[in-house]
Amino acid sequence: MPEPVDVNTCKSCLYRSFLFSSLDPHDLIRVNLSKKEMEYHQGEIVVRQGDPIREFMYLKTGLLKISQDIGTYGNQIIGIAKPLDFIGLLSVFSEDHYQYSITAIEPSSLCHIPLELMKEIIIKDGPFGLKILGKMSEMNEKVLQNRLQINRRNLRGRIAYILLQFSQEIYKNEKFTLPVSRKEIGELINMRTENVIRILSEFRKDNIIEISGKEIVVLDTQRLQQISEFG
Amino acid sequence: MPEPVDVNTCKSCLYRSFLFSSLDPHDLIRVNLSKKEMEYHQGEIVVRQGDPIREFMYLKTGLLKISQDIGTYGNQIIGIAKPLDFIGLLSVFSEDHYQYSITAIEPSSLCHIPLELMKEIIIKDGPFGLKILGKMSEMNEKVLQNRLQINRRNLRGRIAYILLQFSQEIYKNEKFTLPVSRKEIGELINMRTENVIRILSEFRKDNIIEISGKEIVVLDTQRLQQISEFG
DNA sequence: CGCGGCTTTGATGTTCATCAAGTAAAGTGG
DNA sequence: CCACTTTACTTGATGAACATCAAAGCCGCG
Repeated sequence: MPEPVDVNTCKSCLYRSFLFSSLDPHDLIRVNLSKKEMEYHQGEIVVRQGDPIREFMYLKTGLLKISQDIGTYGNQIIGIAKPLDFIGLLSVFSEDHYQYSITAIEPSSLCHIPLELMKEIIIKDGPFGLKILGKMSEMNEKVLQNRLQINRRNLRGRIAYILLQFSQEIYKNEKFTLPVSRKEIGELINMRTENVIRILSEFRKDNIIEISGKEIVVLDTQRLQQISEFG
Repeated sequence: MPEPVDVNTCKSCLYRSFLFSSLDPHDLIRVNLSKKEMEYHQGEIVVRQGDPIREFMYLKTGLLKISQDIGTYGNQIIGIAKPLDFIGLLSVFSEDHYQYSITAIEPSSLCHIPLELMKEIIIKDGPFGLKILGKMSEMNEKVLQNRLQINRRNLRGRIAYILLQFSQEIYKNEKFTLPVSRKEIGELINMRTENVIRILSEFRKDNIIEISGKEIVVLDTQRLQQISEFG
């Protein structure tokens, strides 16, 4: 079960996010009063595909996976969200039920704000609405480009691409622990688990990476970039 | 060259779009005064990837293709936009240069509104901003889902899928004229031109469709749906 | 009328999914 | 805590799906 937390006022919480910076003090207080901050354990489900959307969410710390059940075809992972990624904006303003499931793949802390309050503030505070518009546009763009990037690569390129993403975008370190299984990597970059494993082993044999279970060390970033680019 | 048109006031123009319906009369007049309506011939480029974004655009009639140059790898067609698709919302609020090229693939009429004016109105008119937010969310969702749908199908499934899209979503008729070349279909659904042709011929031989150049008649919609679903 | 791009079909090879089978790791209940 | 079950991981072999290469006809356009 997710655990409610009650440590931060929005002052400090929102200080870190740059989203609410310009908000009218009165509105900030209202957000502060009605927000709920929750901690999720690794593996815990944050929202389930099909649930009604009642809140705007914002990832403070941790890592999430956004996925979609596609019946017989299994599970499609759309992407991985890190703090400041505004994954809560995905279809919040156009649907009334979640099109995606969201799962914590690392211990995560999320801030929940009633959607009605958000809408109210957007209506009242034009510049804030415009800011949300920008963030949303940005995030959607990023997700779409990510999918396009993945799909135009061959399997080796996809593995290289995703390893670079973990190393450079997410953990900012050549050494990191995979937050997902081999199977999930396959679901994320559209390939079979067996081939994920095969190509990872291949990279290991070629001294491009070191692997030990979920521990990865990128030894040759440049080579990875080359494979990501040219296959 | 695109030709400016000067026939409609926003009263009638915007009546058809449901976007501006709630706008303050004063703002409506301002939009009306500064909007430019332009006609594009088939094949004409509306915006070029890399151009600065200065306008919000809205397709009144016709058909557009949204594409992206990906260097050595050729050209990726992201999608096809029809009236009411709000393709103008793609990355308008997060980027200052177009990430995509937009080309008329049928004679098209577009309404151009200065982006600054749009932003100004969004800031002033909260409910309008919220409406834009909803439309944008909706459109992004649609584009993303479309890409995911395409990429999880095999080649036969992709052709079936895109034929159904033309027939049911775009032309609402079993008989239609392809607005794009075989090559472009390949760029749209991620496959080689040769295979586009091969599978179209296959469908013809199986009496699922009739083909004559760019003229297509869907003879067996149900079969197409089945192939789209199960490959 | 000739050039370049689009269309078409066939042949070939590569890439990848699938099947199979075994080991390791991680939960689960007694 | 240990037997048991399940899930994750790994490697190899095979075949299907798809890209690529090649060659020729077609069409539109300068």
